[in-house]
Formats: sequence, structure tokens, C-alpha cells
Amino acid sequence: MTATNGTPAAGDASGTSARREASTADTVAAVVRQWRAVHPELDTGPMEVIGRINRCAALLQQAEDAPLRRAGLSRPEFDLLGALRRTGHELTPGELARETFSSGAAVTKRIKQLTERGLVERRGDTRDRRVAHVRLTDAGRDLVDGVLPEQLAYETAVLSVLAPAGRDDLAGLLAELLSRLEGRMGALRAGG
Amino acid sequence: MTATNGTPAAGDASGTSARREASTADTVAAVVRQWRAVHPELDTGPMEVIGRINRCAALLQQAEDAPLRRAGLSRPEFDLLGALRRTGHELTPGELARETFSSGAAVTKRIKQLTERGLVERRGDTRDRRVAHVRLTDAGRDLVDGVLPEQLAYETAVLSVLAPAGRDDLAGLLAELLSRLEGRMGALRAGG
DNA sequence: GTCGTATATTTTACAGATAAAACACATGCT
DNA sequence: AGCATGTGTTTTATCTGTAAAATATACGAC
Repeated sequence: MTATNGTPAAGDASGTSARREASTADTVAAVVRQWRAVHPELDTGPMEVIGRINRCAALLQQAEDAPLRRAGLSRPEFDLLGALRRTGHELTPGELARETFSSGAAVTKRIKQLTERGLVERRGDTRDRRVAHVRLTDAGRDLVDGVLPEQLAYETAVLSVLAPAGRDDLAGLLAELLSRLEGRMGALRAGG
Repeated sequence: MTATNGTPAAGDASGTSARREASTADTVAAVVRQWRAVHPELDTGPMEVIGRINRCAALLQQAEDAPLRRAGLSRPEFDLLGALRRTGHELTPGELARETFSSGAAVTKRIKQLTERGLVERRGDTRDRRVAHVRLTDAGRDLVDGVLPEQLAYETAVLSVLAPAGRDDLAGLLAELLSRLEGRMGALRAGG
């Protein structure tokens, strides 16, 4: 059932207890219900967390694209510029790759593009001529500083569907999950 | 109401200050701290939710790849096969696209590949010759049924870093967020 | 019946990511 | 100095996804 949904019609009157609610009105709940009908012996518990995280991420990223696109930036590009802006100093391509969780090759390409657009500049290291240093241009810094408030305002609007307390609870639980995942999955660098 | 402050774990251990003190050990917290140092006037609250959702999704998907790859499947491929398996009947390419949240073109390509591998079959509709119907072969069904338990076991192991109660709280909060996002997303598209 | 429009699917062109190889250089050993 | 080995970065080949155009077909108005 529920397959071809036109509009999920989330006309949910009351405040949905948010407590161990397996059968809410989101698409993941419908999927889980289908699986349980086909394989009643399986524990579908993890799906309700992981499936929802994935689905939320997909929806939120799609939403985030909106203010970014107005600035002519993709999200990976903004992540790169943002890493330079928030650290406040130059970064090497390798550092940028680690900072933005993407491959070195992807970073190389992005740097090339952003350089052509005049948003970042590169210079070679004087001592070790293998390494390059990338920094924001004035235009790049201004772009980030202009986009970020819009981005945050948009995110705030999106998250306003949650009560403030719920939002904080969610942030806390995700922080716990994330810090343990990051610790478990081969230590990634922590903030200097 | 959500409340359920029962899990003491990830909260800000040091922060007695009213402000959320972003002092946890995950990478997102470090990023947020950097942004606050550079732009103290901005409300970075949304980052702590959205950034963590994105990062969790990235890490979890990477983890999920492991059991799937053993079966020679990518996640989008598994999603397609899973949609056929859990609905229990044939689906058209369009339905599959909606069910797996991907574009029609992507579904076309996946169907072609999976057909070549003997995991799905297509047949034309007798009445409306525009539409096709896709169904699992026996091999496809067996593959899904073989992979799914491994997949769930793996996910259970990954999520075991959370206490059961925390996991349920998280699922509930994500369900609330997701159901509202899915309901509101269309209407929110113009704001900024 | 024929025409215009809507719908379902596929094709095409292209942007973007990754893995693996290639490259350039540094560093340490002898 | 000369060479082996390791590291930082870029290139190459390849793959996947998407947007937009193309294709094929149904349906309704006339």
C-alpha cells in the first residue's frame, strides 16, 4: 500500500508523541511497514534511524541548494570556501580534502574552477615545492560572508518545524551518534 | 511533547551557560566552533542539526556499502530491488523512480544493468504500450533476501554505539522532522 | 478519424566523483 | 653524492546521475 503517494498529506493535528512511534506519517515508516509485512522475523529497528537520517539528509541538501545556487555555488564548493573562511588561514589541497571529507582529486578540480572564478588563489610552498597553499580572495571571502547568513536563515526556517527543545534534543543525540561513529570508523582528525 | 531528556550522554558536559556549548567531540562541533569564532553574531544552531545529519548520513552510507558490495550491489541498486521486494508486486519505471526518490533516467539505467545481470525482468503493458512493468527474478528475490539480514545486522551493530533508549528517541525525533519536512517541503521552496 | 496535448519512458550531452596511475619533490640511508 | 622510499598533488580512465530533448503512445475535442 501507500506506494504511489502524490502528496504525503502530513496533516498531523496533535504534537505526535515523538516517542517510540513506529507508524508515523513519514515515508520511511511506510517502507518499514512494508518490510515487516514481507519479513516479519527481521528487526527493522535500525531502518527507522538510518533510513530517516538518509532521507532527511537528502531532503535537507536539496533544500540547502536553493540559497547556494543563487550564489552560483554547489555545496561541495561552498564547503571548500567555508573551510578556508572558518579556519582563517591558508590550507593545502590535502588539508582541504580532509577538512571537507572529499577526495584529493575532487579538491584539485574544485580549486581549479574556483581559481578561474577568482574566488581562491594558490601559491606554491617555498620550502617544499610539492605542496600548494590555497587562500580566499577578497571576492571569495565576501561571497562566503554574504551567503552564510542566508544559508543559516534558510536552515533555521527549515528546522522551525521542530520545537526548540526537540531541536536541541536532536542535535544532542546526533552529536553522540556522530562522535562515536567517528571514533569507531578509523579516527579522523579532530579540530586542532 | 518531546522532552525526554533522559539521555545524559551527549549534552554539553561543561556548558552550564544557557547557550548551547557545542563542546562535544565530533567534527561538526569543531566546525561550528570555528564559525562562531569568525562570525560570533550568527546563530549557528541549525548547523548542529543539519551538519550532523549530513555527516552521519555520509558515514553511515559508507558503512552500509560494505555488506552491499559483497553482494555486488550499489545502494541505489539495492534500493530499487528492495522496492520491488517489499511492495511484493511489479512496478513501472515511474513508480520505481518515485519509490526510490531518484530520477527516471537513473532508474532506466539501473533497470538495464539489473536486467543484464538477471536480477529483474521487464514486460510491456498490454493496454498502454508506453508503460513497462518490472519485476524481480527468482535470483533477484533471493539476492535481496540474502543481503537484507546482513544489512540489518550490520546496521544494528553500527547503531549499538547508542543506548537503546537514545536510539528510540532519535528515531522518534527524526520521524517528526521528516514527516514535517516531507509535508512542508513544497511550500517552503520559495522562501529565503 | 484527425489533431493537439498530456503522459511514460528512453536517449543524449554533460557535470561531477572516484580509484588508480603518474608525477614531482623531499627525506633518509649508505 | 646517489638511490630508495615516502608524501603531496595532479592526471587519466571510468562511472553515475541529472537535465533536457527525443520518442512513443494514449486520450479527448472536434
